[in-house]
Amino acid sequence: MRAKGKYELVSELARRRGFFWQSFEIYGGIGGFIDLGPLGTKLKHKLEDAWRDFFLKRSGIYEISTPIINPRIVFQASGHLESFKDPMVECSKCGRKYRADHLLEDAIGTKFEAIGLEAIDAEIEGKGLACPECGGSLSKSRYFLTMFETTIGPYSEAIGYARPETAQGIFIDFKRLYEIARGKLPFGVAQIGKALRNEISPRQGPIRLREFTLMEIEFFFDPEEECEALGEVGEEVLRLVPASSRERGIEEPIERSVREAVREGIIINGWLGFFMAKSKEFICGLGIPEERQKFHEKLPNERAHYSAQTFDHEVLLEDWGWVEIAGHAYRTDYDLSRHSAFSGQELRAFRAYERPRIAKTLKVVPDEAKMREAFGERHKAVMEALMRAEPEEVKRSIESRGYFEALGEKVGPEHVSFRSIEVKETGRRFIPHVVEPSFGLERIMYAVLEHSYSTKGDRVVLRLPKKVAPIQAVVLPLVNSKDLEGKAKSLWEALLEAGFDVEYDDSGSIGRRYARADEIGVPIAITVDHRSLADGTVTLRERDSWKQVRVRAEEVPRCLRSYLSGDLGFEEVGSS
RNA sequence: GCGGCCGUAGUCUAGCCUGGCCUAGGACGUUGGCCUUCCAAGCCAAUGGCCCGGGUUCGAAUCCCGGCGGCCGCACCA
Repeated sequence: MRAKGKYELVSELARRRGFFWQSFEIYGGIGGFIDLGPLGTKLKHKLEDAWRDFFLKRSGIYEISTPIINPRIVFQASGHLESFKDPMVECSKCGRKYRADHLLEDAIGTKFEAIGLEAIDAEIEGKGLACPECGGSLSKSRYFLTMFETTIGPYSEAIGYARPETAQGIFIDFKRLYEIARGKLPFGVAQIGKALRNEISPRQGPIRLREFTLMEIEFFFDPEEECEALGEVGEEVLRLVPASSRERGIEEPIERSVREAVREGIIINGWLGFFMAKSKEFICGLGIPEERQKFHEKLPNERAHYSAQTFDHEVLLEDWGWVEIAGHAYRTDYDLSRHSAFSGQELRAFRAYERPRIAKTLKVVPDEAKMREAFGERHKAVMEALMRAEPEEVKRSIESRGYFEALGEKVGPEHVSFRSIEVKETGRRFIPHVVEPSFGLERIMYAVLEHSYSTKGDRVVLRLPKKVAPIQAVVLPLVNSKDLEGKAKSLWEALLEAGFDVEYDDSGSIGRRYARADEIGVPIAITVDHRSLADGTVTLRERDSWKQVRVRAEEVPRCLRSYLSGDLGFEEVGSS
């Protein structure tokens, strides 16, 4: 018989025991969507909590929650409407679909900058391009938009889109969030939530979904300031595949400490390096070894429109090779600048100088009477526009062209004078830069399941890290008798009361129950036997070693807590 | 979206090529019962299936067409 792939084994287990399965099964299923079952949902929550615990708790990064549906303007500003679409053409003969820009690139041999559908069509016609497969004629190009589109409100014309990333919600709220952070920089804002992308052909179960969960941090900082956090993680060694290597055809990772990588300019920003190191540590903590992780830099033409540098944090999966589980992008001030321009809102931070500085600056002094004379009723508006402009620019314009244009009116030298004044500057205003670590939850979940999947003889043991195991312990009476049942059930109640995720199982033989528990990754099984009735002790059995220790029943919550938190090893639990 | 392979209980699978012996067989699981003092033991019983739709035929799990879904390759993954 054909050997089964790891994905097949894992997803078989996932279906059978309720981690995840394909959505809409009774209607034949739809690609790109999965349902999480009871265990999958629990696992998801624990992964989210592990992530919060790791990234947010000690670093003052706080979490918000914003809508999935956003109005059109948001994605105009963010640039997604521009770049989240691809021009497609279809062959009228064989029906094959192609990326129009790719066809053109192949034909002319250089990068083709998309400049609109008409231009593309003209180019295709001009070059006499036909279907590369069958030679049939090509349709007019049209855009395929990877965002889901909808309307907001009934009978509404207002177009809305489902967000393809959670980040925009954070950028939009920047002003308020910066206030709430009491004007401190750097600071980070996190969001965990669904994002949607209308993938052309999703595959690989939980790896490529149309609806998936992102855990993202937008970390705002002053680009002129040294990254002070590198010290903490600076010596962490990363496996990197820099773009400079890739351009020379080298895909082998090099090893550099974060500090070195930043110094050598392989990672162009300290905070980016900081989060990459943290990211590695986080994924290691989920049981995925270092040597199965690497950071793969995107080439400039592969990068998203907003990014100055992107590293994909990849893990090695059995069936699919290296898969991105997190992306680390240096988004610079792109998003805030764009939202500032589109909304007309000031989205800048203020950094006070140590001592106020006296700066000479130019002031525009309008002559109101002359302006009224020249512009009549509009003079007030023209004046306001004039005052909003950069004084230097106004002066330059008037000197070189003889006028400055404000609201379509020509403001000449007769309308204004300039005065050099001294102002006290207490600080500078600037648009913060952003680095964004962005984690794909479902992918991480799958990677964790795959790495946890092990067998012992013909039994499956899911060696899930203790902190994310959906069920932390199971209470078992050794055999089904009234005495044992009573004792076991009261222990179960006590553990539930103490806040553990614990189950009770009295079905089948003891071996079968252990097997059931192993298969869903329950770290500890607690067995109540005849001796429990005599001396009040119970057996703790460790999933990974199958070793057993005896502890007093009333000590179980304490022991369990120490063991699960990693404070005590299993053997120590028994002797404590 | 194209090409190749594929779709049978909760899971895995036999049957399909060569239509009827299929009232679709098995294993595991699950549930109930008996038994059972530590790793899927045993016995009894129950549970449940041919992806969807159309066609060919006296008769379709089996042949044909379409759809949906899966895997692999191409493309795509901003």
